[in-house]
Amino acid sequence: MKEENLSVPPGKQKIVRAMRSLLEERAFETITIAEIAAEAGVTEGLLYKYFRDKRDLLHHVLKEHYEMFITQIERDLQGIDGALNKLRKIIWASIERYANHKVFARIIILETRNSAKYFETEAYALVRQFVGIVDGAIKEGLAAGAIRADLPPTLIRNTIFGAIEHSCLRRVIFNEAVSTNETSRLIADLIFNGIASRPKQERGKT
Amino acid sequence: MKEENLSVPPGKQKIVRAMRSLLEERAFETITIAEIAAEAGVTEGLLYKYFRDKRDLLHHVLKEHYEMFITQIERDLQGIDGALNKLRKIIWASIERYANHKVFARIIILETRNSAKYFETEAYALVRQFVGIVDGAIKEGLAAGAIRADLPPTLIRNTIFGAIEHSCLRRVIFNEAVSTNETSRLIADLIFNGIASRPKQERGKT
DNA sequence: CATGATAAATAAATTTTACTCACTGTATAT
DNA sequence: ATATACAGTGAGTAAAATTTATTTATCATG
Repeated sequence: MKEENLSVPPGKQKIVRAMRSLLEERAFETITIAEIAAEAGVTEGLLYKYFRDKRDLLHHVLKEHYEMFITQIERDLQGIDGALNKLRKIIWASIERYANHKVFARIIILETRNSAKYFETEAYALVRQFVGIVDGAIKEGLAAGAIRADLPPTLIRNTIFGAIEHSCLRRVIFNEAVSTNETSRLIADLIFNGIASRPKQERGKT
Repeated sequence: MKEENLSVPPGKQKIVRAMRSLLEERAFETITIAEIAAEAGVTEGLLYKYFRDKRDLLHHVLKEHYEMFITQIERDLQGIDGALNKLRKIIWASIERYANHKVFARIIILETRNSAKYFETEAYALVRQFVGIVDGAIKEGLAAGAIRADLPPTLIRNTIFGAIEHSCLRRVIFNEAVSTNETSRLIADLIFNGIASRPKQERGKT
């Protein structure tokens, strides 16, 4: 099923799998090197053969997740027409990832941004790439007149990401379920149309 | 200036002040007990007289900040009429806090939610209280018809907080400035009216 | 105003954790 | 055969967090 097998030593794979497995249940901070090694069935020293430190391993796990995420989302956006429809799909795909991959959600939402090193990792470079895709959709919407021109694109992006992440917070922390379809539909609706009441005929579908 | 002086031992005060000061510059994880003690001019052991552990100290710092924040916001909301106007003020006051109190912003946005213990602290109880205030304003808006009734209040709240926190992320991480007035105006505008273009006469001020 | 009780603070010991390093086995290519 | 490169080990170290025993200061009361 996985293709990353080639030339990746079994010990390294076991370590990464162990880390993923432990992050499923607990916070990064509470996971010790000794535990990771034990779970992987490997000695502690080996971890430092493949990773600079514990955080580097965390970043590696995130990177692997993010590669799959980006691959998926690029495919997801194929054939979708219209900036708002693209944004809708981006929202849906993001929530779908968080809903079905707790470890991914935990790392992104809770465990990375408090470390300065994160911003120099390959994982963060992938995040920037994704941000570029989103910003592209927003700019397209501005150019086409589908999006109001009096709001900064960065603010729009922040609101989208903020809404998504906050909506998945309890999923990560308290293991609550998230309905991908319903949540993404509602977030798109809110961000596209706002929360203020207005005459019904004015709240269009685009 | 401060009134919390009474019966609070000087050592404890010094420890809390030291922690606040260190959090101004660096991430929680990188701050050691030895540093805190040195900065406070106190021995390491004393910290454990007043706090269960390093995180407990962090939660205490947050609690003190949050008490001030809640006091302030309750005052800020006095005399404001209309749910959307209240929400606007809540957005403004939140950003104002983050913009002017980096330590507060750092703790809330980056350093708490990754620890299970946080959700049993007094600080978190205060957060719940604040959430109650916000939810009250949203419900008021629903009852009065100022807010669309087809969006879950929790989603509205998540979007507001998400937008605020993401807009302050770079302020915390990269020390960038945040314009309170402009940012809060834009966030309120986006959330109240949405990002989709629509005929101008329909985008009301309420 | 001495004194016992209580709280504040210390100093050093202990434990836990992350991380290092010198080494062993093994497979492969020369 | 043997050198080389790589996967993996395991014992060790240093630094960090936390505990404990002890001393110092505070202060109300007989």
